[in-house]
Amino acid sequence: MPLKMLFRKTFPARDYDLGLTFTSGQAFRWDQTARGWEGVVAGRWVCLTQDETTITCETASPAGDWLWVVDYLQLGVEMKRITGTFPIDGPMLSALRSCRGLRLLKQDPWEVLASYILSSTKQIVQIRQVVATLCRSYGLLLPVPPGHPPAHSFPGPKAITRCSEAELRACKMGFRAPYLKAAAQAVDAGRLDLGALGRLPVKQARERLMALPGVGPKVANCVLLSAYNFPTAFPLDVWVLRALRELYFQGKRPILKRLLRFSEAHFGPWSGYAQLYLFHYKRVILKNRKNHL
DNA sequence: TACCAGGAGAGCG
DNA sequence: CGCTCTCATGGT
Repeated sequence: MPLKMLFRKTFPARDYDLGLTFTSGQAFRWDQTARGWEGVVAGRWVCLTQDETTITCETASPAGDWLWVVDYLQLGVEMKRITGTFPIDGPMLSALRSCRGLRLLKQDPWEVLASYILSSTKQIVQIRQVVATLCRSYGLLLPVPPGHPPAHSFPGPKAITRCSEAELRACKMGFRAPYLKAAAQAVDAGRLDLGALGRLPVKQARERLMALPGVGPKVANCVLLSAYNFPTAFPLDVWVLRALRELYFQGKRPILKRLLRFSEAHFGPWSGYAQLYLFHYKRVILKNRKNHL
């Protein structure tokens, strides 16, 4: 029996809270276990642990230059260069205090597009369930440590195009099944080049995404922010909507267009990153102050 | 049991 | 445009 090995590397990392980052609604496949935070990055099973000044990454297959995890976690980003551009107002300062170490990941475009198509009208727990079922059903088995339960890759566009709508619905994605399949077909056929999107101006990239059925402004902005880190992509979901109304508009209900204009002007060149802080702040810290839509 | 969560799109004036 | 309804599912 061949000896299975683990591959491990430690990186310097400050101002980084893995748990906060993985539970902030931007990624759906991370699990906290006795071993650490387990997930799949760039087609590998990984386990991440951290202390005050470092993050350690462990995999079950040769890891090459490890740039794939450096890029995913955006370890080269200095937080002060981002947060220093945020407006200095009460709500923003509170959000920064409550969400210290919250980071924006840079994730695989297809996984992000597919996951957010599946996210509409679902809560984070349910999105996680659907994505997990989809990966278990149509993803590839990945190398894991001895005795570890199986881990699966996120199924690529090609794999999804081979599924019937009924098979996709069996993963509990409901009316989103045809949307996912159409997106998979567009990517697989080359009608949508996800690799090229990141090099377009944000407005054009958004238009390309919104041409897909099931992709509106919110999902498109999520993809632009999570997969390409477009700094001004600002996903306006219900939580951010509530946060903006409560914290900046005295509970009033300005129309969406006005809110979007306000956000871009007020939160600055990294408004998308600011959105991440507002989202988490409202959803986790202020969740009980309910101000209806 | 009825209702809620929470985006996109279709239909309507 | 701007409003309202529907879509599928799991949880209270």
